Amino acid sequence: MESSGEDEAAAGEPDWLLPAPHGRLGRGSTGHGKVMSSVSSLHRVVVHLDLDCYYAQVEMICNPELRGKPLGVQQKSYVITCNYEARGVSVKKLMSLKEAKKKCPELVLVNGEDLTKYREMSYKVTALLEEFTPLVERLGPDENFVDVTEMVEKRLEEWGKDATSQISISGHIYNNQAFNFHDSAHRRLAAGSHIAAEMREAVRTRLGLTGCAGVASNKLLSKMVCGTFKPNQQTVLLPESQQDLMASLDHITKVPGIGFKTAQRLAVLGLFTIWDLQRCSSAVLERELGVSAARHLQKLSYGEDDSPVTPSRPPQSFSDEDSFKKCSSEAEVKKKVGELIANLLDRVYKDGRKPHTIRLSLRKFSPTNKWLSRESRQCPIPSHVVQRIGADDSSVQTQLVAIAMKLFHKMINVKASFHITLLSVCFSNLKSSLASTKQSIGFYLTRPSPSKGSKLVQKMEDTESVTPEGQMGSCEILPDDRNTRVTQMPPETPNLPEQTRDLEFPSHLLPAGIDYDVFNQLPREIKEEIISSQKGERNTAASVSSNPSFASREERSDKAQDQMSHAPLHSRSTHQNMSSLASSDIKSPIEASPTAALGSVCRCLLPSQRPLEAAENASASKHAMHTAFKNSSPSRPPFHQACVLEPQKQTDGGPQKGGWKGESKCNLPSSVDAKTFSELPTEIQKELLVEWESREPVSKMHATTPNKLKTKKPGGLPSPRQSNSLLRYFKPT
DNA sequence: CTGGGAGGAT
DNA sequence: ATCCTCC
Repeated sequence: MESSGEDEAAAGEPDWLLPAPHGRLGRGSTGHGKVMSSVSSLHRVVVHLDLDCYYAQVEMICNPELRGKPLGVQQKSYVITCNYEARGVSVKKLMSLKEAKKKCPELVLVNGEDLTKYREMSYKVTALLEEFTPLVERLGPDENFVDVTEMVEKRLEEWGKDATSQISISGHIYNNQAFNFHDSAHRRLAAGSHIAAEMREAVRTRLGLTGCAGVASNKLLSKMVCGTFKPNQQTVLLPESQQDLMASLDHITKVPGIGFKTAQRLAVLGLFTIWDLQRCSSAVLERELGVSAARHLQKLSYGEDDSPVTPSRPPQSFSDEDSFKKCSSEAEVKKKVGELIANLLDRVYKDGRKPHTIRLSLRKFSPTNKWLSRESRQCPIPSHVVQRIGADDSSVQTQLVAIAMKLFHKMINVKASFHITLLSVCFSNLKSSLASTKQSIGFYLTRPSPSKGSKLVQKMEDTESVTPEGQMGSCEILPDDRNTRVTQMPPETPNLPEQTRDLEFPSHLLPAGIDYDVFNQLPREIKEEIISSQKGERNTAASVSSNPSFASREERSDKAQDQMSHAPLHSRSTHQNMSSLASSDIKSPIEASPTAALGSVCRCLLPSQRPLEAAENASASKHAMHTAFKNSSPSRPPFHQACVLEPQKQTDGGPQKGGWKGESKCNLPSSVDAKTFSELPTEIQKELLVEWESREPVSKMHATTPNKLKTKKPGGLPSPRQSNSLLRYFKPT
């Protein structure tokens, strides 16, 4: 099963060097048992299914009165998704509650913080698809991949007897490309399209859910083509249009598997578009990202993805969390932790397996860093406690809370005052209680709804919850009013402990005169900043010569702008990080000014987006902005601490200039609009601040500029036209 | 004050 | 054991 990449591996390149790429796409086989489809990766047919506005649909099923009305699903103060009635009046996913109400005063809201219903229905969908073939991989609650290659083979045999000319494609064809039934690849995809249609139909009639499907030759492409026609439609990608699909993306982050962090690192190399990535010399890429990741990314850029559809297993952990404005007493913590654990015990109980590890995570409040830095501690659950889980023993709850509180004390000194904004408990290391069984019997017996298992493994009552019909009724699984919340780490910089991590920045990218060893001791963040600043000045030098695409990179149309706007669960990082530069005035990266690098980075972070959309995303992106300036590294001047931006409550039509206040003095040049600045991605803000600071040698900041990098002397005077503030600390006198 | 979960790296 | 990245 480890051999899936073999037939495609370039000659002479050792396969074992291949990446363990991030994320679920392109991940190598994890080899847990299943023999992959016998058909080699050469001619696969993969279907990606993506349910329409999933949470809203589930709500409408559970409460049919909601049908036909504009409906929003709310979590905290956000509308995380909404039905199409609401979208009709431009309510958007991830819109703030306030804004949504403004757009649509009649918007009906339901609370979507308890995910139980969604989780259960989600597993029913997966189970239904598994009736077609076991090769179903879950990608989030509302998305599944299905490898239908073998089904296609059978289907083609059946078809073979009859007139091949009868074959046609079900649903749309990407690019409206002509179907050629003499082409075997076309025929296979056509068969796949019919299977996809049947799957969607089954999901609709039996579960009442609609969704989109994408049919293509691998996971990457099937996912990417899936959303071309929405809602409740499907699209086939024929091989001849693959490159068009890739080229239609305006930014690399639109490629599933390339997230914010990866994009950031690619930006360092001046890579922003698919085209950039395709054209980048692999040597350069490999030096920056390592061989394996580099090769993987470059494959992705061409739409290649040989990762198998790996059948999903039962969940490997259960977690529950709650976020709040403030929690500062131990008693309060204990109470909240108790609730979380009670909820988890319930879920774990229904699953049948028993957790052997418990983890407590929390988020400390910090004005500048509200969303950052979760901390966590975990420990084994003592076996005598494990055994009692599932027995009707209320002492288990108590004991687990006690353990959790110990973990809590490892992170928080309760003698001092504290302020946390999130608590999370996770049960993991799940093992079947039946010694002989590896996997959870309970799970498989109750496959359609793992959290609705048999109380004792033998009970059969639930096993037919798969059955068609009667499903709608099964929504009496009403929310049990318990809080289930989680917050994801905002896309931001790594934590401090990581700071010595060596990212192998290519030495050739370093400015002359910098001690490479010293450089390597810097936190990655700083390295990236140095490199990207550096890029501004010589981007056009080295990069251009090695990569002609630099100068000619042109704006992409956003013809497929809606293509990848998927469920809220997946658009978060894009929205948070990429949005709202509508009014900013970013210069060309080619410009020979110190801000050139910033220009490039901004381009990277600014997908072609319509102004309206950008504006609508602004509030979401503000989350990301709050995280600015956190993690000032020890080697960093105290500039950041002195410059904390705090957004003000935005009144309607809020103030332009006065919208932001500096908690202390913030050196925004007068030419800079504070609001626009505030809407920039945090990395850019940081870079800009450093930039501006460096141009102000008189600033008091410099007086306190530390010289913590013991190795080198503090460069004398900053060079007059110095674009990268940090650089000067390295320059030899 | 959006919630959850998988998996890799270290 | 803890952090990071992705969806």
